[in-house]
Amino acid sequence: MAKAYERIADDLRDRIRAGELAPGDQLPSETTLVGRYGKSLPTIRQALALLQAEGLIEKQHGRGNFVRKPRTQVRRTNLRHEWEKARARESEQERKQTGATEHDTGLDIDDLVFHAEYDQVEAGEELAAIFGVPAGTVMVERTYRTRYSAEDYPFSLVESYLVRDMVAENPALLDAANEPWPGGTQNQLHTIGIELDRIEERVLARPPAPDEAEELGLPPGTALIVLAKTSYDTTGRVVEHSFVRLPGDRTELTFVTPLERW
Amino acid sequence: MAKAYERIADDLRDRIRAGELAPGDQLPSETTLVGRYGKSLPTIRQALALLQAEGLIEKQHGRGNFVRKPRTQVRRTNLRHEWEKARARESEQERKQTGATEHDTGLDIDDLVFHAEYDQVEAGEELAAIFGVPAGTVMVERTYRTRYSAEDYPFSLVESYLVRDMVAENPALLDAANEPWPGGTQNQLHTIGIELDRIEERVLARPPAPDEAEELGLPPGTALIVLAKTSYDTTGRVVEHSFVRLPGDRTELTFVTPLERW
DNA sequence: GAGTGGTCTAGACCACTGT
DNA sequence: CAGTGGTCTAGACCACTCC
Repeated sequence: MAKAYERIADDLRDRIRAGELAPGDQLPSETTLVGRYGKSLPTIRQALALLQAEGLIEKQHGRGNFVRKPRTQVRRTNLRHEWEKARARESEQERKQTGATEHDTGLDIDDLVFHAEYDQVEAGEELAAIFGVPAGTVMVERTYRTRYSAEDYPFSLVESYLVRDMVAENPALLDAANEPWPGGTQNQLHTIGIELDRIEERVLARPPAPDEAEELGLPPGTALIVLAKTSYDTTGRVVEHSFVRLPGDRTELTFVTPLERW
Repeated sequence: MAKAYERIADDLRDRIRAGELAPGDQLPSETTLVGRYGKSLPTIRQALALLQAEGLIEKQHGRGNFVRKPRTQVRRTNLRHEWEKARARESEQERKQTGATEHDTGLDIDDLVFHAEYDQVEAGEELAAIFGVPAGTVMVERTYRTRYSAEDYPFSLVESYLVRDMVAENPALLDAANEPWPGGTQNQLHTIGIELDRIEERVLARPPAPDEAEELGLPPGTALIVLAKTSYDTTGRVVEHSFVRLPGDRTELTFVTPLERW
């Protein structure tokens, strides 16, 4: 015989899938469910915890339990890098049309809410090793948050790093007021004579820290996809590195690898 | 004031990190912990559930709770595709030396336990769409399981598909007895005159189904990384597709994107 | 059979949200 | 304030593992 909390979860799951409970709807209160299923509160809560881990429902303290709305998928291709490179030398007029995110998602620029902050920090061990500079080197830290205007949570948390002395040549690159910068990072680097040769991306999945779960609106149990991106210029030097944190339940990454012809 | 179960989890976490409890060690029994922390069993269990979700401990029904051993990381690069392509035309002698997995992991072929099964199945909607063939087309389904000889669980679950009529030209390709095939899939395809042009990989993370969690030895709460890989030949046709399921807690994928020079 | 974790109960009390 | 979910207790009984 199946366990009680599983049977209850199955029943509720069926009702959600059948549309009996629509996205956004509030579930019956936990005490109501106690009566309906004839099981104790902890058992009911165990069933709800299961559904929450599956991302089917959302618990809101003091308000109730709700059926989660399916969220817009986030897609991201490595083709964007070549696309962005091609645009890095175009006129500002042309660059202003769309950014890489709109290119990926197919959305209009008006559908996105964009937030950027710049800061200067000293490189720790990890960053210093990546850039091949001494620890303590001053870096420009750029923090980005982007979300759909119709949704509450950002779909990515980005921290991007540059070596300050390398980019200080163009003071505009030190000021967040110039964001969103038409043409993106590759154009920014182009203004100081840097051309990218290749981009390396490392992908892994890990459980989110509580603050990350909160900021991205992740249901407990949902993984975070961490993408560490390193950009190399044509001299083989690391010129930019960023950490991109993406919600695992709505992100799809695509990588195309062209092969040399025989 | 912090919640009781969080304080208990923090304390146990510290002890594990401090090495007071070493990997593989058994934790004190739950009833012992009840006495030590002066809290009830459910509270203790809530704390342990937290640590389990973080992948720090492993619960074994009827045996006890144990500190998890860190598992060997699995690394995989898209550079393997180019490397495999270059080897596809080499002599069998050379191809036998090492496979792509050893290339990725840096391990010897003797450290790996390899298992392959072949089957013939009819294409469902999804596969048919990917290959651009009618649903019901007969496919060769190849199932691979690979693990380190020193560990209990495989580090990847792979299902690879080919169109049977396309590969039947070389009957050796229909027989699992020829696995592990020196030179891998690219060499197999080479024997029937197929050259790959590019490989597309889609990556996403999702919670594992119970059977997947069991087969990979995943702690509850750990995500599964799913990599869907599509190979295109030089005529633009899809010639192979595989689904690779990887444990999220030990996998790192790297993708290098070379950019065209200005 | 002894010892372990897994499920479940009935109920107290706290914390948050809305009116 | 009423209504909701969150934490915690004390204890019963079941299921699994190992000797």
